[in-house]
Formats: sequence, structure tokens, C-alpha cells
Amino acid sequence: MAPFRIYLSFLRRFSTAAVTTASPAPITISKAKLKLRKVHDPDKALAIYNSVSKNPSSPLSSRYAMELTVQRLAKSERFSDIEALIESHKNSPKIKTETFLSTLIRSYGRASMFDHAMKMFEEMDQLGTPRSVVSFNALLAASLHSDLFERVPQLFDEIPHRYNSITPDKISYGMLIKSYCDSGSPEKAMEIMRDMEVKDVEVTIIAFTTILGSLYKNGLVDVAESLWNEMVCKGCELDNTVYNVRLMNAAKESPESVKELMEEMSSVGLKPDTVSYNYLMTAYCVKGMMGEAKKVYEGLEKEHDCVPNAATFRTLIFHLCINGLYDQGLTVFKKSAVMHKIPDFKTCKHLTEGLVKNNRMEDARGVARTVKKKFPPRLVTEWKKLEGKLGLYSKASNAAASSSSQTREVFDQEREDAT
DNA sequence: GTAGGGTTAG
Repeated sequence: MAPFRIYLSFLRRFSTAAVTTASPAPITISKAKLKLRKVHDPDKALAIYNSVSKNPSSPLSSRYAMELTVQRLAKSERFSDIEALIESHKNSPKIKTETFLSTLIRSYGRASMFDHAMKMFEEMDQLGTPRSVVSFNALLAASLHSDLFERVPQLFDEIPHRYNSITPDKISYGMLIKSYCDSGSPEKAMEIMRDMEVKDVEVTIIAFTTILGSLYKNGLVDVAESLWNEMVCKGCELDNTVYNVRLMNAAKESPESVKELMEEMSSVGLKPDTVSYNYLMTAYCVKGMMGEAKKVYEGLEKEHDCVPNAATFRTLIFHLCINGLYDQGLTVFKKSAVMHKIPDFKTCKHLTEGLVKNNRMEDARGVARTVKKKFPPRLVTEWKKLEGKLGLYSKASNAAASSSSQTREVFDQEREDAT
């Protein structure tokens, strides 16, 4: 049933493509990956994926394409399509290699389908795939991505006992630590860390970073600071991510403390990245210093050679809206649409409501058009309810339509870009 | 990016 659905989806896409665009010819994998990053419609994603998966040239890359496709389908809750897609790979001779099978387990995790991941792990004997810590780690990753953090300690107890070919390594332990951190127990995570030291398993910078972030989030700032000192004393090679976690904490304090820490970052030879600048921008936003926040945003590309990401847009647009700066919010929103990184539902709602309140009906409809194109079906349904409440397409609002040729231009540009 | 775990939600 499910493979047939995929086929139908593909046909559907194929027939529209035949009418509206010139050639649906087979494409290279690198092209497919570029396209997949932009496309959010699950049927389009599947069509792109199918147009390369037949081409056997580069199997390594197509795994990545699969993960992207699965993520698109997962957002639309198309679980039977995901199952069909992933299971179809079991026919490949590569299924006997543990890394390939582990990719499939991990993909199930990306779709929060932990039971399927577990089933695949258990089927390894029948499939003739040898087991090592590689597939065990894939299974742990699948439970973390499925938000089943309580399953991780359980698997940790059971699996290595059941299969003597599996010995947890530093990455397994890293995920165990993450599971405790995600369930709000950084102290328990620190116990695991001490346990690793006893067992002579390396505590990597990633494990440290996980704990550090969790300590800050749970308000255990003093413990976090002493862990940081411990890392520095041990000569741990610090990187951007661990500094970014500290910046997260500094952002709660003040923009000044963020800047100070960013200078420290530079002085140790690290270059602040998009995430770092996002924290600086956030620090200005929460203080209501929107002019300064926008300067950070504008400097991202111009001065710092960084690309704004989804969090950049989400945070900035949200705060522009709650400060009543809908016009500026709209400008930034347009940019986010061009970059296929529109903000979340709540932020889009704020923006649209604000535009309606200011009688900018055509601009509000422009935002709505983009939202409906990019959100998964469930949210589109929700969004249409909002449109009804706002009277976005009522007669009165049509009459009030104004100044929108510019809006159309930008949204049309975005539309072409998406195909 | 090539095996895999870490950072942003007002």
C-alpha cells in the first residue's frame, strides 16, 4: 500500500511538472541536495529524491538526500511513506554493511519512529549485518531524536549485555549524558561523566558542552562555571559551540557581557559565528534595543561573513513584532522567505495580525501566501482558521487593499526561487 | 560530512 502511495505522489508531481516546467530529467545528487534543502513540500521532496535514487552513481550522498526527504515527510506526518522509503533500502546489498543499516535506523529516529528503529536493529541477524557499537549508537540517537530520553539508560543497561559484540564508547556515553540532560538531570549527567573518568573513557568536548548547557539552563550557574574551569585546566581544546553555550548564558545577563565573551573568543583564535551573533542580537532584543539588534542582523553578512539562519529570523521578527515594528518585521520576513527560512507559526501570526491592525491587508495576504506554501498541512489548516478570524479575504479587506506591488514582487521572486 | 553525540523558544 505505502510504496504505491509513494508512486502516486511521484506520478502526481511528474504530471504537474510535465505541464508547468520544461524537463523533469534525472538530476545529479548534488543538485538534488541543493533542491531538497529549499523544498518543504513532501511530494516535491519525494519526487526529487526519486529522480536520483535510480541513478546508482553516488550512494554515499544519496543517504544524505534520504535523510532530508524523511525530514520533509516527517513534518507532514507521512509515516507510511517514510516506512516505505526506508524499508525499500533493505533490498539493497548494502544492507549487510553496518554503517548503511545504521543510517536507516537514524533516519527512523529523525521521524520520531523509534519502534521502527528498534525493529530494524533487531532484524540485523536475519539481514546478516554484523553488530558493533556503530548500530548501538544509531539506536541511541534514534531514541534521543524521538524524545524518548528515558529509553537511553534502559538500552544502555540491556543491549551491551545481550550482545557481547557491543561495548559502549565515548559517543554512546555522550548520548547517555545527553539523555539525562534532556530529562532535566544535569547532576546525574555529571555522575556519568565521573564514571567515564574511572572507566578511562574519554570525556569529549561534546559531552562537556552538553552538560554545561544543561547546567546553565537549569540555573546551576556556579556549577557550570566550575565545570568550565575544570575544562580549561584540563587543557580541553575549546571550540565555537562550547563558547556559544556560554554566550547563551551571557545573553541572559546583558549585551555587554555577550560582547565581552565574544572578544575572549576572538582572543583565543575562534571566530564568532551565526549562533554567536544570534545571542548578541537576542540580548539586545530582550532589552528592547531593537535598533542595536537590527545592526547586528545587518552586520551578519556585510561585516562578519555569516549567513543568517532560521533562529536569526525567528528571534528578530518576533521581537520587532512585539515592539510594534511590523513594517521592519515585514522587510525581514521577506528576506527569510527568499532564504527559505520563514519563522514559526506564532511569529507569523503576530506579524500578520499587526499588519491587519495597521490596514496593510495586501501585505498581510502576502505573508499568508508564503506561510501556506511553506508550512506542513496540519499547520496550514490551523493557519486558514486564523485567516478567517482576521477577515483576510473578506470584501471589506479587499476594498482596503493598498500599496502592494512591491510586496508582490518580492513574494513572486521567492516563488520562482522555490521551483 | 563521509560513523556517530553538543548551541538559539520570546
